[in-house]
Amino acid sequence: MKKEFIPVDYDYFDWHGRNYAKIIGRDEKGKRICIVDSCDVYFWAILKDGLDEKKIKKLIDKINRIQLDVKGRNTKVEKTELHKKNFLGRKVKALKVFATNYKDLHDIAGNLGMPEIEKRRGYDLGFITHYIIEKKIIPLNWYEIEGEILDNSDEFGGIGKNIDVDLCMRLEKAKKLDRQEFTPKIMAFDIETDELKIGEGEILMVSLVSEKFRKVITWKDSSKISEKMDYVEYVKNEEELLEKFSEYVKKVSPDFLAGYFSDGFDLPYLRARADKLKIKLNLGLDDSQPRFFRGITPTCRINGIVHVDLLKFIQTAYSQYMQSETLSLNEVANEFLNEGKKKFEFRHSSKLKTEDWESYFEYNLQDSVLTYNLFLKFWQDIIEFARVMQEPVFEVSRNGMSKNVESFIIHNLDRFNEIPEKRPTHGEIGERRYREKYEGAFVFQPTPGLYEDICIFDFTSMHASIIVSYNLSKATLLEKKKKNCIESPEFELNGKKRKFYFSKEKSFFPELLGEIVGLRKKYKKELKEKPDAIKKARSNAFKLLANAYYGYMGFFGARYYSIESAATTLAFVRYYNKWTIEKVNQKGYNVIFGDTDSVGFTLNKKSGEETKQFLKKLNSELPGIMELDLEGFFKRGIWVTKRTGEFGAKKKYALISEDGKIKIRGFETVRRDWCRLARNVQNEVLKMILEDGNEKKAMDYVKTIIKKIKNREVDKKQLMIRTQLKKSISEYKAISPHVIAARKMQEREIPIDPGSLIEYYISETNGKKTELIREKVKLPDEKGEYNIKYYLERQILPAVENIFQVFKINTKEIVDGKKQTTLGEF
DNA sequence: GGAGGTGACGTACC
DNA sequence: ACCGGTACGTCACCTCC
Repeated sequence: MKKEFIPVDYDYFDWHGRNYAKIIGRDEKGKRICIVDSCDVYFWAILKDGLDEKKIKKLIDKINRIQLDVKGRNTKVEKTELHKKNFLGRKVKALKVFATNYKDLHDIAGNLGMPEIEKRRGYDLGFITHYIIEKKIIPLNWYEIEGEILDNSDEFGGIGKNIDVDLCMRLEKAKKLDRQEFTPKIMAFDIETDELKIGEGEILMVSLVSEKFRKVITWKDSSKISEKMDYVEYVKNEEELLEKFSEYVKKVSPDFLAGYFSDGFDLPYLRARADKLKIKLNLGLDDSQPRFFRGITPTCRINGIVHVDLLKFIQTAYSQYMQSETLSLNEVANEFLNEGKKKFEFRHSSKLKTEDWESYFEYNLQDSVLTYNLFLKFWQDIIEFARVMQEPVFEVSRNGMSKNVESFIIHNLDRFNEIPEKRPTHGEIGERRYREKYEGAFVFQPTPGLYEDICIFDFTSMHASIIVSYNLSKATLLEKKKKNCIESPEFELNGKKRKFYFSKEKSFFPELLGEIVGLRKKYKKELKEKPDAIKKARSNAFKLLANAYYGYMGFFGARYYSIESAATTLAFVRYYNKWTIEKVNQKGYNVIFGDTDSVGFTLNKKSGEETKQFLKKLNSELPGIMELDLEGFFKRGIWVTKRTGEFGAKKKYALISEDGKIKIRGFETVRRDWCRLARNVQNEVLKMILEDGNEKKAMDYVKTIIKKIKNREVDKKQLMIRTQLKKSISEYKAISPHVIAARKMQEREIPIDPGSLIEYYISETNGKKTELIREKVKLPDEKGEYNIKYYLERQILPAVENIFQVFKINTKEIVDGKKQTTLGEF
């Protein structure tokens, strides 16, 4: 029987001692299908150089006789084959050692301590990863499949009978098809409770949203509720709420069940309440309950349905490109959907009136609507990640970018006949973490001032293009200088002058990155020519992958960790940044700015066309795939002094492009730990100065603000300072204002933990003479007058002082009411 | 008891 | 444990005189 099949969710089970993959997906008509499949299970034993055939044969015989009794499982080596393989830049002979169960590989490898064997590899990938590598049943790709129907079979413990799918099949043949179109069924959910601690309060309501489905299930009595709210469904009690929840999930039967922070809150809460009330939360297609895995952050898996915690994916894939200052659902939804959460003032449920309940239901529904709509924005990206990394959606949506880079590499090794490197041991991780830091990028020391007609060049994917162009990796690093090899610039590492050498021979690690960079370019071009969601997702996935590759090499948990390669990459980054600065200056421009991969300079009357030609010439001198790009032309830009010292501040500037767009970096305007007022005032000042170079107008504006502050006309909301709590309160050695605010919150039993944003303002003192700012801290709703002196001298002035200093205006004197010092008076 | 340096801390840039 | 080095700025705290 032939079928078309797209795999979505991956799991595995043991049956008669063997491992089987259990993959849930859809067929071409949208019916749910479960396939069961197995694969060869093996690892590699890399042999020492120079063993003769006889010795190898003897060794194979010895290995083939290995029998173990581990954890009650009788296991043995099934067979052993000799192969020629590659391993980290060497050609090696390796034994492929087959076993029955993947879990036994580690133990068998542990018994191969023979002197002929140099290394054992490939037993630590996890069965599903191993299976996907072996059988190439890659997530979210279409296959034509054939096999035996198991619907009424007792085979594999009666899996066909016990799982709620339209068809269950033992896979015999699969052929990859050349299409990827797939529109998943999506459901979003959200719960509301009285207590935030997991399981300690009751679940008051739960909302569920799907394409044509929206529901709020509640057991809280409020019969007078308006009839318009037809999506509210009443049940008897919390028990029934939990049952109804499972029932509706089953009824809609989504491919993806999406929540926001649902790994850490909603699902553990549901499970905890279900346990307490002795209700089975049988969400799985096989009626199983959600399973929890306690890592650094807990994760929750539902059998057959992919539970996606959107917060996690947004965090790894998007946060660095986002404007939002927190990753709260409200802010993220506002940024991507132009729509926020409903307003609702939380009180204990016992104190709510009918109208309150109505808005509570609305609020609860809206959270699921937002989560659902966000998922619609991101699902193309998520499944593209799964296709590119070749790992299931559950994993790629939660993994950090380093883990994703590694998945990509691991799944592409067989094309290079390369044996996978092992994960670092605990000891190795420890060593790597405490190693000395290596020198980072170069940052140009700017001269403060207002500049006109500026151009900025930057390198495209600089780190990645260096790794590719100079063939840097753990596998290509040479122990010593060789003829015709790559030499790094000389640089300092652990206090010693060092230079590293790399082979020019092609190797999987830089080659794969080269492919990523190439594909990224191709998809970006295709996207520009004819935009669509898949191309956009693809282009984005490859961009993120390329950018994370360098970080991966220096990440202590990486299989292909190479501090030498990472440090060399940085040495080249410094070299080419300085190289560009020199070339630009030599050409008659004036470099005013430079950071890592970018250089900014004044045109000095040269034309844009001439500058573009010059860029072309520079590019012809760059090696490999390195490329310098034109970031843009800017009408004006401002650089200021540091607050301490007379030098120009690095990483702090503001630019206005030719079409009037303002770009602000590093200034208080873009820092969330400054009050709104200070940020807005600085932003306005920068705008006025950049738009028409008129600092007088800006000064007048600041004066009106100062007056407002002095007259207490400023809304306190504008003066709140927000700082993140990075660890638990007791761990702080220095008691700063935000720690005091956090303590106050704790006293009021407002839940706070590491990661919480603490909000407070600085108030006037109650007559007594206090010195420390922390003694004037008040929570937003605490009564009090704002501290005029603090907001003038510690917020507004510091934000604008340095800007006016560029025009030789002393702001402090103006605030104090002294006469303005102008340039003319000097 | 005020000046000034330093460490802890948070956040941004790339 | 889930990129990491460079950099700025505030506030508390210490030392020094």
